[in-house]
Amino acid sequence: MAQRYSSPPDPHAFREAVWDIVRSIPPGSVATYGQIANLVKIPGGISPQDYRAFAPRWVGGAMASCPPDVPWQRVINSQGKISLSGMAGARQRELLESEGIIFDERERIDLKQFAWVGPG
DNA sequence: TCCTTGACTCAGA
DNA sequence: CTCTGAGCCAAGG
Repeated sequence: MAQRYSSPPDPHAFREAVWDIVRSIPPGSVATYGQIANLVKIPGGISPQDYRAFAPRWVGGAMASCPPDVPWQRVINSQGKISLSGMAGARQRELLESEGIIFDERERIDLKQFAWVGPG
């Protein structure tokens, strides 16, 4: 639902940065919330430690409401699994499979094989 | 007003 | 590999 946890110093800028990174994930690859968070520049006024603890959830919050041109389906959790439930989760799996992503019998993606290597 | 519930990750066992 | 609990905060019942 509308859980915001603690918000980043500049929520707007943070979301923009997150969307920008997600847009650069190529089809057939996936990235974790933590990976995205790690690519966003740490906002001023927050310790790297706190950032690491909460940024992944901020990323989730950013994904909860993103522009139509953002491939939100390519963002999953650190376990290689979809964090959505119900129809949204089924939808995400459909989209990923249509890109060639393979799911485990445990509904899990092999990150060794499909994880995005980053912008570089 | 209290309790539950989240687009999360990490360290332990 | 799987299962717990901690860290944090806000909306809804």
